[in-house]
Amino acid sequence: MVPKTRLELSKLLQLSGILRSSTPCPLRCISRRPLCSAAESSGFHDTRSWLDFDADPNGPENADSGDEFVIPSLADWVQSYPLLDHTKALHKPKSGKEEISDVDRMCQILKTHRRSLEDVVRALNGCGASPSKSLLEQVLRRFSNDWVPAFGTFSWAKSQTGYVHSPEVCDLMVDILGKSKKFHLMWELAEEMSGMEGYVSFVTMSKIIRRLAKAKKFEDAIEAFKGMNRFGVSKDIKSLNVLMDAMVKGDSVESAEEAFSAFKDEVGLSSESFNILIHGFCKCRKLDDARRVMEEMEKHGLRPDSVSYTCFVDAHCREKDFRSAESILKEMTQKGCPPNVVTYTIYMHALGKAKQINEALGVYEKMKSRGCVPDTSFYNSLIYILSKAGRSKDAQEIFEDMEAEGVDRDVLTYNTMIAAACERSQELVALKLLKKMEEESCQPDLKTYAPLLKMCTRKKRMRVLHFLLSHMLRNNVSIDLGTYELLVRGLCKSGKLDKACSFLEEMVSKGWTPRETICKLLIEKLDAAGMVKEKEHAEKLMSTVK
DNA sequence: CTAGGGTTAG
Repeated sequence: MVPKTRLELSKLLQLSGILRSSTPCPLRCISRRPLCSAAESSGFHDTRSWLDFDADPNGPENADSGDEFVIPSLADWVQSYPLLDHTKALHKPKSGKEEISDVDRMCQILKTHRRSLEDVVRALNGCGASPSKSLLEQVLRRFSNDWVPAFGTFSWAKSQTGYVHSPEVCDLMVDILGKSKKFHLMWELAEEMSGMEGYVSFVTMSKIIRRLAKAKKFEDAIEAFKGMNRFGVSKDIKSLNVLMDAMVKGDSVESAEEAFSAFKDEVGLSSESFNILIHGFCKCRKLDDARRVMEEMEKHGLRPDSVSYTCFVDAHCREKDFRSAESILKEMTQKGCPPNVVTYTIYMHALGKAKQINEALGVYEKMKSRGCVPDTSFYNSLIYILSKAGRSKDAQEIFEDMEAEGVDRDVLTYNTMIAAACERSQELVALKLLKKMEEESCQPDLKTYAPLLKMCTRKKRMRVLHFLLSHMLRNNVSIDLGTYELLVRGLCKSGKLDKACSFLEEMVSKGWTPRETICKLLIEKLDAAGMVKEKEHAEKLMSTVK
């Protein structure tokens, strides 16, 4: 009996018995009482965690060496799962009446016809699918790290009668081309869009500017800004701030300041622009420049605000200079712009990272006593530092509390919890969180899966690994270079050399170039294992991409 | 994604 496509994860967990754990540990509600004294209270170092799974005497630690699951029913279930050989097509047409969606069918085609744009278009022309906005959005998201199939699909759809791309799909395509540094194609598309009323928007231009700045093409980013009017988008203070912010994020606050000087008379002044520069200078530890900008800000009659000061708090925290950070906090209160939730998050997170967990929790108490309300990001930080401090039980309680406090959990909340569970090799805890994400319609991203995949390679859970890869595909999360490297490295270390080889093959076929260290590792391992043929094959493969 | 915060590797 093969489970239906949508419910795999919940089935997996049901069968594993994890959902039957109906007697949770009594929760000490962390947010309703002081935490500083909590460190010594009982239960923290109890390795039996909050799920029955870890209390299982046949826990994962005992099954470290094999490819088997701890819980038989789980193993049975995964065995019955239509396993995906990642080197083959995703959904092989099965006998019977299984419906295969257009998206899946197209992705299957795209996996084998990816050599050139013409190849993609030709293959899609023969597949009989008809394009729609949601189809395009899904395919583009799945191949957002893979511009040939993405752009090929985009071009194919454009040529189909009765279909016209929406502005949103065009923006998505612009962004993918920019991410892949295909700037020539990106501009061509932008030109094409400008011929259609309402297609090039502020969003489009922002994406273009951000991608150029990220690739350190600052001159081109400025040209894009200058040319905005031609595309029918107004060149105003908001867009100048986008340009400056993009440059700061591309590690050139100097370019941002130049742009500011060049265009400020044209678009006017705002405290946002000054704060972007203060932020930029603080990030690269040029505090004197940051102070200079702050003075200029005041000269122009704009008062530094919480954002301005928070940049300085962040700078001191990065240096682990907590006394200076503290004195900025005091100054903020004196100047009438008291620290807010962002300021506290930065300060608490830095203390926690510096292993000063009690001081960090003190910040939490202080913030609450001042009536500042924690938000999602704040709780995410708190969960992160508690986990890093080995207080997973407290982290779990905060996670639970968020709901009660009416604060939404986001993808980072889950990513943090999942990463922590994976670090402790709590496989089912991690999978349960993934399922909860699904239930709450929280869309996973690459960073959700990375720790899970890494854990699978470490624990040699090949079936779970394949399960996760298909889960990623279904959630339109496309594998990037880093993830492939993680897989190859992890599998090498666990001696799963054949699998490591096939992932190498796959990444090369997708146009990624594995780093030298990864190649060396794999070759060495193959050599040591006496896998001569495979070694030669891998060497040949690598020589083709260098 | 539209000023400041949170995920990080062997």
